[in-house]
Amino acid sequence: MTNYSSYPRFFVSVDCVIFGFKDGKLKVLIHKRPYEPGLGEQSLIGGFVQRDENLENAVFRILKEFTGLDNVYIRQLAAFGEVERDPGERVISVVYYVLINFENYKEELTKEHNATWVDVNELPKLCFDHNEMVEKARKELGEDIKNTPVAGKLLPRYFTLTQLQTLHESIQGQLIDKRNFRRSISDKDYIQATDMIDKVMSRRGATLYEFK
Amino acid sequence: MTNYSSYPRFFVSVDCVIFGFKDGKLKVLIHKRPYEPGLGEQSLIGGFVQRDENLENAVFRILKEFTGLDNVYIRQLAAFGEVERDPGERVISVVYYVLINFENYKEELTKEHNATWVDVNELPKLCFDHNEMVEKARKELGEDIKNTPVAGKLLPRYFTLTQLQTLHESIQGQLIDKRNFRRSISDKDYIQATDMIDKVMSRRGATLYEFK
DNA sequence: TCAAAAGTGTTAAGTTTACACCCATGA
DNA sequence: TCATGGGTGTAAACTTAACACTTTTGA
Repeated sequence: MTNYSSYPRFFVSVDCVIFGFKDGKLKVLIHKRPYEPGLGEQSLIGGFVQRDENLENAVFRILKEFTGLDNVYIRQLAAFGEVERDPGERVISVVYYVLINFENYKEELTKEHNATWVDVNELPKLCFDHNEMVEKARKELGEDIKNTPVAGKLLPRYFTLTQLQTLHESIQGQLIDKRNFRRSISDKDYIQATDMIDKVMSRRGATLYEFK
Repeated sequence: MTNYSSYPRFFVSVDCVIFGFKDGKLKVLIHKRPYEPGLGEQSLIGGFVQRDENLENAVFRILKEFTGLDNVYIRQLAAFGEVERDPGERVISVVYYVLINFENYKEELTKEHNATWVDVNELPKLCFDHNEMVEKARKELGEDIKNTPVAGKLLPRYFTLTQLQTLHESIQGQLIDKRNFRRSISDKDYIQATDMIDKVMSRRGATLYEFK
């Protein structure tokens, strides 16, 4: 018979580093913690894992609640388990980064929760170890965007190469040469030109691209 | 006041993918599970996290018990949290990979625990999701060995370039050109030649190297 | 003397970096 | 007509990949 009962049990939470890209800036969604400990401090979006709910489903449930979105791109980063990381009780947190597309998330919901988007370069002090989580997520995203099509998760369906370049620049924290960038993009078979032209960002008009 | 008490608590375990390098092969330490569920099935080395013990300390405690070693190189891989991953009870497992050096671990202890080293390419079916854990660990190790000095954790203090190359080959699963490999090593400032010569592996003798 | 492992350079291909000007358009 | 963002090519530096023979020594 199974007998794990002599071992302790722990609260397990998931914390989400929710990234969005708006006005040429990489942003993170944070809110004021609505309960003790850390009441009123800035915090990542998170919540406790429920019985019969796996870690990813906990993330999806929370995202649905805060953004109205299903089918969000998430990726596990790490588990944080320091004994005193939450000063209230022992909580082990599994951290995910989340990429959302500003086109279709529900702004009402973030407002209801008093959540706000802050520039990842101007993050305030967050509660507990949350700043460390963001730092780790940003690093990981910096790797992923070079090697995988994750940029598509942060952009509208159709976008210009300038938008895409700005996104790369804001994640990597450095400027990129325009011609080199465009060459590197033309190598990627998961990004392709459409026959549409954007006339919003420039008088001349820019080719719109999409992720396959 | 803190009030998390309406949330469920979970057993949390750590599972260790313990790598060792012996006879030119990358090996993983496994044992037969000594309790239900999965009694008698092959399993990674793991255990439950205790109250007031952080995740890494749980790993170190278990490693001490199974190998007699302190100060082992460990690295967190991921948390596994599927609801039914352990058929007995809900257990959330945080997985670490561990690199140990065959020179100075305590073989008696592994014997006492009926643990054995198996070639990573000839792994039997392991219980639960443990095969998946090993696969992930091996991939991660494959990246890390290219970019960081982790190879030093698997080798004796002094080693020949042939040994180091064999280690790289067995982790990457492919043969490497000897001259290219040696050039790539001479770029790394954390690997340096000593003035010692190994006469065991060859008649001619090979320069011994060490990690700084 | 020979088997077995150690050691050693060069060339070609591919990748990455640096760099500056013309184009199309709407206001 | 001019301000704004869109679009384009080339050369040098660097990195990676492919490739084969000589050396040393103990048995």
